[in-house]
Amino acid sequence: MTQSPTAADRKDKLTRTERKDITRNSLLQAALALMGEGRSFTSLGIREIAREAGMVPNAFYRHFRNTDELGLELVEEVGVTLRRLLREARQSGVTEVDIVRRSVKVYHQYVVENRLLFLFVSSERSGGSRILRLAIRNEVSHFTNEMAQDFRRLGVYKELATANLQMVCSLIVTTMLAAAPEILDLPPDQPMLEDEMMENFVKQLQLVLLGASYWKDKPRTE
Amino acid sequence: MTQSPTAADRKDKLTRTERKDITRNSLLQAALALMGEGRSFTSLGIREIAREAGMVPNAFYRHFRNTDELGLELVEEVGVTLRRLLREARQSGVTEVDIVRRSVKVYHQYVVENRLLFLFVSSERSGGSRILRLAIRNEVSHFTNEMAQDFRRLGVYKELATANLQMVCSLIVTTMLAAAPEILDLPPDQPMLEDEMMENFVKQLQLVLLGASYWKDKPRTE
DNA sequence: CACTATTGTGTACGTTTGTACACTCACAGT
DNA sequence: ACTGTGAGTGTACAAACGTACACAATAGTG
Repeated sequence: MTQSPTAADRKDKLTRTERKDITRNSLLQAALALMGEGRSFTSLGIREIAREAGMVPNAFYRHFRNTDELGLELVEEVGVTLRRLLREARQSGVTEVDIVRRSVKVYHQYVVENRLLFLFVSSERSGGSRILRLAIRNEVSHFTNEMAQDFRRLGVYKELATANLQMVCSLIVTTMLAAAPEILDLPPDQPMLEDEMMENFVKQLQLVLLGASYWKDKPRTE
Repeated sequence: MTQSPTAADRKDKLTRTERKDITRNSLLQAALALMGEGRSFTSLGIREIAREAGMVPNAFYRHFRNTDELGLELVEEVGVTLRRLLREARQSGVTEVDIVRRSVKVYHQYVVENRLLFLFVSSERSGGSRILRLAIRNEVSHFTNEMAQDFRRLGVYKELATANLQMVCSLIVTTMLAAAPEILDLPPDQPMLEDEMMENFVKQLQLVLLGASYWKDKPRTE
């Protein structure tokens, strides 16, 4: 079947699909790089991206039908990665404060290490293309659900009705997403400002959780 | 000096600056209208806006140097109005729950009545133009400060250190801003969904305030 | 080994864009 | 009443855009 040409056999000779993946990735990276220079994704053109990737405009079509399709791939990547990372962070936490600190750390690290990716998501979340907006909202919703599910699994906030647990998680996610642009816009050589900002971020999350722990579902309206 | 031609004298004959203001406004409205059709502000062109406003491309330059300058005017308008409205809402509240309900109502009303304006702000807050992004962030910060100031004036959360009060207000503003896109994307003929969403929104704010009321500043680190 | 499918190139065309320049015309201050 | 200023028009042009089409090179398949 497809097992025949092992990587050892054809050392530097790359297989066709590998080559395709490389150029495909270079297109994705090119788009991100352009956004890093202050451009908005919506304003990027096929020619521009292809040029940045060092290829002729038409080559773009071999990989994506249009720029939106490229954007969807970026959204998917960040969604999958981030969900995995934060689920892991929630796997083995002891106290809830512990989980918050760990999650914040992982999140912060991911954001700074993939700043261009996150810049893209932050920008397109309320940005130009309707398709991308919906895709991101979907990803966020998915993320929120997993968080609520983990809270249930960990047995915290047992007394909260499911709808209200969802409400709390949605607030947490909102807070996380709002923190991202502040993280990204920080001058990179100011560790004190960064610490201060992160401390603020942690405090906000703890405040939400504190509120959640005191929240009493009113059975009156149900 | 300039007092001579009263409005009574020249009934329908508009003065020069009035006419200018009208066309200027038609440009602003044209830009908003285009965004209402799904376009992103960054992708709008001078020609496009002028065409939508029913004028020749070059006339644009009589009012704005470029599209960013037009955007700044929109940002200013929404900032000024929204600050005024919510300060008023906080003027005569009795309990804090009262203030929250009143503020949410005023906010919601403003958002739906100026949907295009708010769509613009939501979209450009993390969007393309750096200049607009900074302007909006500035406006948000101004807004947050006024809220903290009002909380102090009302005498609620006295025990909170100023920095933490700021942190709480920032969280509230974040939550409000995050609610806007959900308000705007709602199908306009679903009053039940709208009520549900608004209730959720109010709950989130109350959760934050609940957390704030239980928050204990730790004197250890200060 | 010959054939085919697919990746990437080159050229080309019709649109749209930002902006420059020279105009017209009406209002405003002298 | 005269004149200058400024809002809006018309024309023009170089640049960039999306995309169509034909072609070149080469990896995978029979």
